Amino acid sequence: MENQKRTTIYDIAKKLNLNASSVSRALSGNSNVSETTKQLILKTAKELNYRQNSMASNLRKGENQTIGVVVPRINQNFFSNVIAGIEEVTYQKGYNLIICQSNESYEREVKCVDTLINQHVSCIFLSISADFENNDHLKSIADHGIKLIQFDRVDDTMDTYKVLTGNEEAAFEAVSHLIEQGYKRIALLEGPQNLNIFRLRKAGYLEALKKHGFPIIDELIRENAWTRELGAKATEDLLALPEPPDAIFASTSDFAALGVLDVAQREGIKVPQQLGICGFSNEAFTEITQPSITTIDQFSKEIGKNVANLYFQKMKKGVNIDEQKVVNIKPQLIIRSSTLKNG
Amino acid sequence: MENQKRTTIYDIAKKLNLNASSVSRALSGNSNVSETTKQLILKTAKELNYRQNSMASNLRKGENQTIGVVVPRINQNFFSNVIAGIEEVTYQKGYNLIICQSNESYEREVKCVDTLINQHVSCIFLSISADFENNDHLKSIADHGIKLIQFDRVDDTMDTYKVLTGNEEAAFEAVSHLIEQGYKRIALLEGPQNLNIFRLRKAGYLEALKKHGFPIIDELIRENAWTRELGAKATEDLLALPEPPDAIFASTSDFAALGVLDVAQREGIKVPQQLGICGFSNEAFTEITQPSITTIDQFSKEIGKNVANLYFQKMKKGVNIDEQKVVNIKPQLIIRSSTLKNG
DNA sequence: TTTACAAAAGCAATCGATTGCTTAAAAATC
DNA sequence: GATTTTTAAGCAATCGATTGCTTTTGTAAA
Repeated sequence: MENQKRTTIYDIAKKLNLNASSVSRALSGNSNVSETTKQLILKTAKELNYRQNSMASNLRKGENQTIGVVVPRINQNFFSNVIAGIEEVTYQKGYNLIICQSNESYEREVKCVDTLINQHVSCIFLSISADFENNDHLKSIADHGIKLIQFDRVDDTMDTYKVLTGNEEAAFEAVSHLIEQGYKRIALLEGPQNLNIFRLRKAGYLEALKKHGFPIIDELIRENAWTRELGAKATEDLLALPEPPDAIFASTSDFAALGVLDVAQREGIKVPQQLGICGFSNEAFTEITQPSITTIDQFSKEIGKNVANLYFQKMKKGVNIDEQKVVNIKPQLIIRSSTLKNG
Repeated sequence: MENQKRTTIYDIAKKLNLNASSVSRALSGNSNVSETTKQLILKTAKELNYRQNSMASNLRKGENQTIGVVVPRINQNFFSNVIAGIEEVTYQKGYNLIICQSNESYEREVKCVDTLINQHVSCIFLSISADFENNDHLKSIADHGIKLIQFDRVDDTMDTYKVLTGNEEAAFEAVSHLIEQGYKRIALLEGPQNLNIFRLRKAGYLEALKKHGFPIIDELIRENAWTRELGAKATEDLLALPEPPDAIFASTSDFAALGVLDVAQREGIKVPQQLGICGFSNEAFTEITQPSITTIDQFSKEIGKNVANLYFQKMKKGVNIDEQKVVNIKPQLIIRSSTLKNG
């Protein structure tokens, strides 16, 4: 049962004393086949348990109904939601998804892209890894006639379709909210600056301070604090300052914000009265903590759907010219207890 | 730049005045090619930006270094971790992953399997959907010479390789722990009984009660409570009983346990003093809630790795006979505040 | 120098489906 | 009834890489 050969259109043809081309036409719903033989072929195909060999079909047709996705980590909430969104659309279109994770490693990202090129995928949806070095691999995608859509973490210097969230605006809004609540010394936990998203979030932070006439205090800006542990560590340092902050915007992630909360609770600092906390991403747990954490929802699943739709509705049809190449998914500030100093 | 044809081995052959077969042999590291021409071919391949066409290669070789994965939902913590584990192993082996989600729909599950069969994948890793109806589609996988490994949610009646967590033992352990803590009336939130995992968890619950001489009280067993909302609803009903439970084992998920906690807090019931709560899955948030929730860690990423390793180390090599076909990943009870009545 | 043998390269079929083109058969028109 | 048109089916090349087999070339042994 294991090693039997799969039935091909030739098997069907032979059984019915027909030519393979007629079988192919019948199965693909093509015309040029009489209704009776068509039904006969369909019936026989079912009997013989026929399944089309996509490899042969794709090879001949020169197209591959497959899309490659490269993300830093599959099992990170944001990305798994994006993928779910992508899948929802591609499934409908009868496309397959090949998923790769770069594990935040540039080297692996390059290898993933290589594999996808070999696979002849129609398009690659990609979000760059944290130790992004250069875009040679991205350029080579186009060289092989494969389309590319970048999302979330993108290389700005490349002129590709992109799906983004308004990182800068969101950060601006979050910090403005903190200021409105009366916080005076607002610290920033920032991520690797080679990633556009973190650069933009920092820009939003600086802008908000500027707009409200707040000074920029370098010692309140902490680098690479994007896990719970690193967020906690940074918070300890910040709170040990002669003039500690009275609010912390963990622009890197909600996990960092959670680290902030950990330290605050450990040191008996009242949130939001003595310390305001704002995260980023609207992870499920932010709603559950005591106090619940103010954060920014990025509509990750929506991002995925948009990426996929961009491919099917625009790129695939070749509507390239005059097109807006960047889609922005507007994020939303979710205000919760951790920043409600004024109640 | 977009529509140029990709270079093939024929292009390389033509440029070097060689035959395509030599090029093929050189590129695959085959012997029967002199070292000099081999180097020449490799150099030219690089110059012409050659990439192997996997479709053609796979078609000819009759094998496809691709594995299909079908899960109910990609963006569910447990499954995204399993996938991450799978990917870690398959990536190393140079295999690709095609990922599909059934969205808990039997119909979609069937379609996913169909697609993967058409794609000629080498193996399918599958966890069945909640409204599983029958295993015709699973049987047809073998009919097409494709291997199958079931994990977590499996169809017991099929003799396939399986990777499981000790659901029954875990549930038994959890309920025993509740009993040891002095809880007397332990309720169960159970999931759809057409899924093996929920049947087993219920069995573990019943066993533990039996072993400790506790009566089985039907009104304490609630069906289909596997979301936060449904968990909350069930809890309201349970607490409204003349003799309400003093502990609830949310065997379905931590989300259900969270629903229980919601209601307890709303109604001013003290956890763990008046009500013990135990969840299932060790979702990140269970550690964060106040009080933190006792739960069961399933080592989901480990499950993924085991599934993939099972394929590469056993199935692929055809070590079928005398082999243990079931791998059990032992889960671990994580005891936290929500059940520590005795401190 | 001739023969024997190994190494290197070429030839051609193959994997399975698709498709432009040709031929055969059936239906419609005059 | 003859001719044109439509419809149905067959033929054969093609997609790109692989591989068993044959031929050619090069080298070693006789």
